[in-house]
Amino acid sequence: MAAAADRDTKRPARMSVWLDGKAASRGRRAGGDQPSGLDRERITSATVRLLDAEGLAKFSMRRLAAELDVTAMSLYWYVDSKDDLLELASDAVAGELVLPDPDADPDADWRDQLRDLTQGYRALLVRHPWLSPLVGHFLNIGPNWVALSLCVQRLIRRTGLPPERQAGGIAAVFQFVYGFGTIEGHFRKRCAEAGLTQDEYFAHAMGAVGGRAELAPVMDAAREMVEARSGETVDDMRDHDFTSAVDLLIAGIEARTVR
Amino acid sequence: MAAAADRDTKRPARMSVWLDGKAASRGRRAGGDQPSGLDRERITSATVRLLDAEGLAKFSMRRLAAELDVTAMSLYWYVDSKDDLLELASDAVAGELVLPDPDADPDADWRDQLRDLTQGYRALLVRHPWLSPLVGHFLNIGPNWVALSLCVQRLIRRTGLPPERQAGGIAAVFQFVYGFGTIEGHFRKRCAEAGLTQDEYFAHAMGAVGGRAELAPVMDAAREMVEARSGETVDDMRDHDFTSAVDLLIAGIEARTVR
DNA sequence: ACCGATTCCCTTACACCGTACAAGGAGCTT
DNA sequence: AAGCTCCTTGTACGGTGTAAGGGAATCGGT
Repeated sequence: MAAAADRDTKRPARMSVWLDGKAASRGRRAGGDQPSGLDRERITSATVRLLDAEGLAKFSMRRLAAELDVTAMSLYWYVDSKDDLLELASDAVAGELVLPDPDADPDADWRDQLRDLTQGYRALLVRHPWLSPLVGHFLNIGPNWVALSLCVQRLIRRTGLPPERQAGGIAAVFQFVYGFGTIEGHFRKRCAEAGLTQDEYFAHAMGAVGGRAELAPVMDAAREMVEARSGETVDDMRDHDFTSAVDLLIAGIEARTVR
Repeated sequence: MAAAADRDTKRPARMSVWLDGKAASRGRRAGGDQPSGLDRERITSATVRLLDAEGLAKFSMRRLAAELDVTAMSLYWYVDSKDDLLELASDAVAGELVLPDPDADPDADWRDQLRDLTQGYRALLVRHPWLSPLVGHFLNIGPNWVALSLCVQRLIRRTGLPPERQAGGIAAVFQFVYGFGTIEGHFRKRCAEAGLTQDEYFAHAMGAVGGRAELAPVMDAAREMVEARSGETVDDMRDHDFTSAVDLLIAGIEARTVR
């Protein structure tokens, strides 16, 4: 299968674990521990570990259960569905982001904070390539995602962008990072699976493409753009592109700012 | 299930239908028609129709086969795998985009062309919500995707952006549109599935969120941003955000341009 | 007109998925 | 000791993608 783009059966139509999910207090019985040592947090963290290790495609309730020495159905005592579990995992890793507090230090430059935050978000998406399909699919209203979007909101307010442009600014910046991180993470995952470095994989792809005459213009264009950039490795080029894109966004914000 | 983010079994590790796929010439036998009227083009167009109608989640080889009055395995004569088929479908709809020819009319303003192209791309992603997971997952080197990226490349070259910034500019613009269109398309799909208009759904979600005290700041922030914008419907707000984001990107490009 | 090769489609079967359902066992309260 | 609640498990259903092989129709060459 290709893309983790969908999960919907015909059930009631939930919006989010955070709204309709069963109480998180499952587990924690009065007297002592659970027979199996299971626990919502242990489950989500095992989920994250598995997703990191083997990807969204290979993740299954049965596989996770095996990892926890338990049957698949036991998990359903703590979680309503696989989707809910994934939503929990998504919020869990969102908590890895270190958020600046834009209002704490009035002298801090929003430019620096924006650069840090976008780099952090990008790194997050790359570190957990399974994340971006989920971000695209859920409402992202878990505590950590909420914290992030509040932070982003405060940050953008400090740019001086007029209020009616702020939402557009947020979209421009963070949808960009989302798209960029998605592609980058996916590419890196592909390389890892093929057992190649990024540069090897890139060379391999170029070779394969080179075999097709009709793709020649693409090759030319690609070569051209590669030469225009300073770096030599794929990583260098990507870093260059990312920072120059963010730089461009910052320039755009400044240009649309009331002074 | 949630996201169509993945399909990888343990097979040889293909890169793309366009590189290793079986010859497209399957079908078209010399003397007359196929016994079942099957044909690679008929299959892909049926795939697109089904994906549009029921989404990536519900799409399956068996379902498609039923639509074509054929068994599932028959399809595998024309296509190596479900993934290959999806890649074909992806390129098929990419062909719906009308591309400007930036070099044809030297007087045309690149700003207008960029606005048109981004709107077209956005509309494409919204019209086919199943597309974006696929775009994230494949190499997108089918003829139509290639045509698009060549066009984008020529377009960006006309902005006056210095060469080493062009890749970043492309990324900033098109990853943004990708992210934006992904979210928008997904949201609209959700609404349609729930049988609600976007505004009803939005109101419903706000109501549900309002039930949780810890989410109050989000509500406030959301209200605030809603009020800052002119439009009243969700659609209006989104259009406003999109155009203002593109406007911001254009401003950024201009600011980083050599004159 | 015959024959082997090619092309096309179908049947069967496998391993896997998410999860509904109901029965069971352990521990606490009474 | 009985009963209750919490937790775990076994079994089963209806789906998935697709490997393997069978059989029919049609082709090219004779």
